[in-house]
Amino acid sequence: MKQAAKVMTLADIARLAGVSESTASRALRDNPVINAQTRQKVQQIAADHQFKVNATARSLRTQKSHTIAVIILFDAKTQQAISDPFLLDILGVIADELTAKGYDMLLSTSKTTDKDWRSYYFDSKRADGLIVIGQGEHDARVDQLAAAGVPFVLWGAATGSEQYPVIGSDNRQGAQLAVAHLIKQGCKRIAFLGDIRHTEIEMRYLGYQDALRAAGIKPEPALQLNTDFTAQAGYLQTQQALFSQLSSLDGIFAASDAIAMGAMKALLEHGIKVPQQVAIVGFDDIAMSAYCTPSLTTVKQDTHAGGQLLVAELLSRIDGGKAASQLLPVKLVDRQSSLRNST
Amino acid sequence: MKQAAKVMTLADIARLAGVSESTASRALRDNPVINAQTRQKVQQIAADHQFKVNATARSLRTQKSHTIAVIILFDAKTQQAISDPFLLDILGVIADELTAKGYDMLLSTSKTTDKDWRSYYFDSKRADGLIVIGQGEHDARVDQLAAAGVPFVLWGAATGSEQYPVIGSDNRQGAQLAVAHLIKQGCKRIAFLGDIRHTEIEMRYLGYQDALRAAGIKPEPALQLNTDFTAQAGYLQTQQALFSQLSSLDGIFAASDAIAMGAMKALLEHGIKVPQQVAIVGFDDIAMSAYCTPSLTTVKQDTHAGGQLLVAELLSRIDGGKAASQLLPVKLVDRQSSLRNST
DNA sequence: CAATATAATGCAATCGATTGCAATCGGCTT
DNA sequence: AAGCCGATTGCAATCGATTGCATTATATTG
Repeated sequence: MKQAAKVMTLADIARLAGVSESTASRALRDNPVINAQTRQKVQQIAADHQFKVNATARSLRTQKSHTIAVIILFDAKTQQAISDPFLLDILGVIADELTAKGYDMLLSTSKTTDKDWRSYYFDSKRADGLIVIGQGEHDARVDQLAAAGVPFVLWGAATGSEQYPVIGSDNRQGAQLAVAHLIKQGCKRIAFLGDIRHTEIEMRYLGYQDALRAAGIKPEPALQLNTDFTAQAGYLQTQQALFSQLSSLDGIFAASDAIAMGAMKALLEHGIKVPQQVAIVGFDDIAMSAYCTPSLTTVKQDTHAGGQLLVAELLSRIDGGKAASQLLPVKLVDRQSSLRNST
Repeated sequence: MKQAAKVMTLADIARLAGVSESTASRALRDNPVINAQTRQKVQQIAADHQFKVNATARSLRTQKSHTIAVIILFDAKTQQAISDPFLLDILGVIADELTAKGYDMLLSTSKTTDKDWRSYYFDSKRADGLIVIGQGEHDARVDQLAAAGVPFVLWGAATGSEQYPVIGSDNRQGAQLAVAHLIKQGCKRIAFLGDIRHTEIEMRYLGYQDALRAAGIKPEPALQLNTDFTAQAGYLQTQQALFSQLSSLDGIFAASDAIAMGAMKALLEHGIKVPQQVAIVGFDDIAMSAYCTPSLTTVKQDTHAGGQLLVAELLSRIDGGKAASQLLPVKLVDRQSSLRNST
């Protein structure tokens, strides 16, 4: 068991190798101007002593932190810790991508971040760029970032008027697919469970309306029920709906799988058969959706492509390029919660 | 819309305030040796210009990064991105706690981390300390950290012989409660679904055996089925068990809620009634557990207390104190998946 | 009034690595 | 033999903030 040796500095390595600090530095960075033998020797010595460049000193000198801050936005209301499994999915992908590209990831939740993002993360040189997840209700801080010229990308929904790159699923198309599917299953009165103050959810609501209209059904505003992103919210909202005049529902389109599961629970508890009496479709395709009973039909978001794209666009932006907004295709995953005609 | 002004440095602020850099620095840190008026003035000017101390320079000089690295361990096998909702819970708590204490959080997944943790995070001064989540199969890198004297705490299961602080739920007690509950519901042949190569799961297995023995039932090794942490694994494992000689099962204790939900799905698909024919208990109490059908009886881990404790112990350790291992109490949450006597 | 204590501020070194420019050295050209 | 070239290497400044020690100005005391 080695004794915890004092952490070495570049100067130590240089001394041991009998060269100057500058030569040592260049050797370690594989600068071809340094003689191959010298390079080898320095690298060998560094490896032997488990030397690692002091990241702080390097950052100070090079003015690059090689770190990306990832900020997860919440509802101001639901001030709870990160909760939606979908977030975890995409976060994991981002983490892997960043690592692969040699970046570290600074994670922060917006609860956290009353701070001014630009000055805290960017001006202070804590991060070279930001990834903001979940537009939430439209956030002024995002506009501020854009105005200040901070390199960042957003996961969410593009309205088209943004001055910054937005990457996200084609929410409208996904919702349209989902609701068209419900209609094909024979649903006539379909509720929409989700909070349309979130831009992404608003897009899903538009897709919901698209599908209804395409089928000649007039959307009823009373069927849109603001619901937070949790199973609990879906459960409570549905329970309430059942007690109200909305009891004639025969379909539910939920803005997330968690909401859908909550809704399903409420229905089943009331003895309502899913999908026979009420068919349900969710959104996200989280891992659990295939394993609840009945299993949940949902719109699958491609988190893998999303995470990769977020990272790729941000890094290209940081390298001076231009980052573009992108809309990712989604697809409907049929499962039991919506399939009536088991032909 | 302000033009993106050049980021200011302390020198700029000092010049504007008509004082030296040292005075400016001390004023901003509220050093009482500086005249109150001068302090005010400097702080005002800094605020006016949205000045933020360069974190890199400060870290270099003070030799403190005010950053904690959080490392999430995986199975070597299931090399997939973070997946268990339970992780997200505790991660959220840690994030909030760290922020509250003025620390930033560097997140990394172990897939990522083929790197040597000590040199990468600690020697390089990227972080002042580490939180490692999930002992997984016992990891040599953890011992290495301890030997090197790096400040860190681990979320997992303590065996008692560790040379480092471990914080985690009382897994053995939790499992014992769960299985005793199943026995009280009349179960005689109870399967254990979980991979006992993970120390935490091993403890749960011990608790499972404790409960059986206490009831005079001899544990059958054939009823312990290694299962990864996913719903899919639980589903497949259960399906397989049903085709085998294990079809006489009347209870399942799963090492996580995700596994339990997968198992439940498999049972229901085969027309087996839960809880009447087979009762199920999970572990974790993730948000979804209350909303699946039937809702899942489970052992609730106190993620809030856990996250707080992890952070508190680590920071005290960093400040030169001693961090102690702690076992957190758990409790059984009765739901439908195990309750037979609906008295 | 001289001497000393007290309060406030500034000077300059320092943290550890990077990099533009200068210096050195052997070899080669004419 | 003088001059020039290319290949290596080293010197010293720099990134931006912090801090021990010295310095200055002001107040207090005998």
